[in-house]
Amino acid sequence: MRFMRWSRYLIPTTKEVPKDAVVASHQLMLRAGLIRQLAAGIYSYLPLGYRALRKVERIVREEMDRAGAIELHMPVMHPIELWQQTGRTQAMGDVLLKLRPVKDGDESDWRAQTVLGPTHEEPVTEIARAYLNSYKLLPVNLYQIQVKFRGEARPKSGVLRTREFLMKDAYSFDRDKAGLDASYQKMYDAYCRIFSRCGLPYIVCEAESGPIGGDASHEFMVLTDAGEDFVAVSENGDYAANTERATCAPLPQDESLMQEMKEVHTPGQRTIEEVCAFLKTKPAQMIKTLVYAETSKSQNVEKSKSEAPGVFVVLVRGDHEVNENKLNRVAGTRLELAPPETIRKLTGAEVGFAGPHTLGKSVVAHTLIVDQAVAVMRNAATGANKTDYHVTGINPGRDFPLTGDHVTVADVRTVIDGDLSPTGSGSPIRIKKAIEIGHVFKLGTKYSDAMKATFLDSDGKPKPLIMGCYGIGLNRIMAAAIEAHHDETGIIWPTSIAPFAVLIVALDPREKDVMDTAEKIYNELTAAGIDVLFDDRDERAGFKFKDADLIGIPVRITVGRKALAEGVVELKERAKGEVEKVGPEEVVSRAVALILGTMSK
RNA sequence: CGGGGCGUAGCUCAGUCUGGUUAGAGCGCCUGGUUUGGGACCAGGAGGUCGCUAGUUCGAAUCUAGUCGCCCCGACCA
Repeated sequence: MRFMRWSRYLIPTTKEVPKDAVVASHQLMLRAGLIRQLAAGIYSYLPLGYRALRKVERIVREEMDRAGAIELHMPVMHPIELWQQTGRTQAMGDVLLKLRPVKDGDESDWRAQTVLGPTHEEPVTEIARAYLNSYKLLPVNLYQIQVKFRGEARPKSGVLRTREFLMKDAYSFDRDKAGLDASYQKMYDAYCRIFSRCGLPYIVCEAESGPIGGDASHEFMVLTDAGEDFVAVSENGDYAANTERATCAPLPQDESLMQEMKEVHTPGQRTIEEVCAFLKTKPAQMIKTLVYAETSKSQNVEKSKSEAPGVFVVLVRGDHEVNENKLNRVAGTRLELAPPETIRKLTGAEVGFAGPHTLGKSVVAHTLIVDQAVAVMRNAATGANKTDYHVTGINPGRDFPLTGDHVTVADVRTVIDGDLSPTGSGSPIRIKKAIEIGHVFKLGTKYSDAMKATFLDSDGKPKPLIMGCYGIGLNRIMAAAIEAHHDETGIIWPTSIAPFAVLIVALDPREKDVMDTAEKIYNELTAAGIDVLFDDRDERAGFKFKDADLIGIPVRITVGRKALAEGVVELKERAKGEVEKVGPEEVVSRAVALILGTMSK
C-alpha cells in the first residue's frame, strides 16, 4: 500500500502571512499551501487544495445526481455568434473574454469569432434546441462542472472573486410554468443538502435576477465580512434578501403638525451633509430630489426612437439611497441620473437645489416618483428650485402631489439597518456582508425565445422551452468554509470537505516502534476507507503540531515515543482542545466513529 | 475605468528621500554538529537581470520619463 507521506507530498506551509492577502480565508489558503497565485484572479490549486476542491465537487455531483439532474460537459470556447443571438455580447460587455486574431483587426480569423464562456446558457440552449423537441422528453435538467472565464475588472479576496473559476451550472427545461416551479424546488432542496453537507452556515436570500433575466431567484449566502454582497436579514430570521432587492415594512405616517413652508438662503450648500449642518437638521428630515432620465442605451431603442427620453423626478429621504433595480421596475424602463443641463432646465436652478414643490410648473414634462418613506414625512427640508436656496416645512400632499397622473408613490429605496421586516412581524432588519455560494433562477423563455428552442407540445404546437438555471461556485465553497471555520492557528475543515480526514503525526520517526505503530494505524484506517495523511517528517514536535493546526485536518493521531511507553497514542479533534489517550488497538475505531459523527454536520 | 499603495532571494522586509565598496537581514533551503512533546541552537553554504525599457551621470536599486505587473478603496459584477 502506498503511503501519503508528508515528506513525499507537496504541502508548502508558511509561517508568515503573504502581504497581498487580506481576508482570513485567503491568508490561510496561502499559508496552508492550498493555492498559489499565478496572476491577478488566477490560482493554481496545490495538491492539498485540490483534494478539498474535489471533495466539494463530489458532494455536488452526488446531490445533483440524486436530484435527477444529468451530467454533461460543454466547451469553454464558444462561437461569438451564439452570444449575439441572445444579445448578451453587449449585456456582458468586458466580462466576455475574446480570443485575439493572429493579425490585429482581422475579424475573419476564427479566433476573433471565439469567446471564453463566462456561463453556459447559450451552449446548453443550443443542445436543447437540437434535441429536446418533444414534451415527452421533458422535464430535463442538464448540469456540468466546468471552468468559467470572466474579465472581472477587479479580482479580490483570493479565491472569492477570480477571472477563472470552477462552477457547477445546471439548466432545467420544462414544458410549462408548473414544471419549472417543480424543477426549481428540486434544485433549491438539492442546494440546501449540498451546503449542509459541506458544513457551511448558509442562509437563503431572495435575490435580484439581474441581467440574466427571469422572474424569481434565490441566493445561498454565507454571512462573513469577507463577502462582497450585502444582505438584509431580520433579527428573528423571518426574512432574508439581497439588498439589491430587499423591501421592508412601510414607515408610519409622521403626525406632527404641518408648519409653513419657508425659503432659506443657503449659499453654496448643496450636499445633504452641508445643508443639514447649515439648517441644523438631520438627513432623515430632508428630501433628496434626484432627476433621472431614460437611458439611451440599446435596451430602449424602440421607445427612444419615437419620443424624447422621459424625465423622472425621484424623491427619497436624505438618509436613504435610491435602489435603481426597484426604480427601473416602477418606472417600467431603464433610468440613469440625468445630465446637469436637464436638471437646470427642469428646475431653473443650479444642480444641488432641486425640490418637488414647484415642479408642477416646470417647462419639462416629467413623472414624479415619491418613495414611500418620503410620502409619510412632515415638515421636511429640500431644495427650492432656486440657486442657493432651500425650503423648510415642506409637506407631502400639501406642497407637492402624492396622487394624480404622472405621480407614483412606491418603494424605490434600498433598505437600511433598523428597517422592519416586510413580513409584518416587526422584527428589525440588519444589513450584513455575505459570500454568494449558490444562485438559483427561474429564467422562463428568455433564451429559448432568443434562440428559437421550441418543443412540440401534446397539442401539436411548438412552444418555447421553459428554463431555469442553477449555479454553484465551488472555489467559493472552499473559501467560505474556511471563513466560517478557522481560528488564530489555522483552518478547521468540516470533515466532509477536508483534504484528509485523519492526520497521523509520528513524533519520533527514527524510532522503529513509533513508525511501526503509526503505519499499522495508517493501514487500518485506509482499509476502512478513510483518507489519511501521514506526517513522517523528521522535525520537532512543536513544528509539526503548528503545521497540523494550520492545515486543519479534522482528526489528529499522535504517535510518539513517550506516549507509546505508556502503551497509548493520542487522539485529538482539530475543532476541540482536549487530547485523548487511547490504546493503539482501539484508536482506529475511535477515529472512524469521530469522522462518521462529524461527517454530516 | 477613477483614486491610493507597492514591485529588491521561494516568503516577509531594510536600503531609495540625500546616486559612490562586492546589494543586506529574518524565515525557508543545502552541509555538518548539538538538540528533540507546541514553529530549537551553533558553524558553514547555495540562492538576486533590484519588474521592464529608455534617459541623466564618471558612476543608478537609488534621479527622470515611459511601460508592465500586483494589492486596496470606489465604479462594475450572469
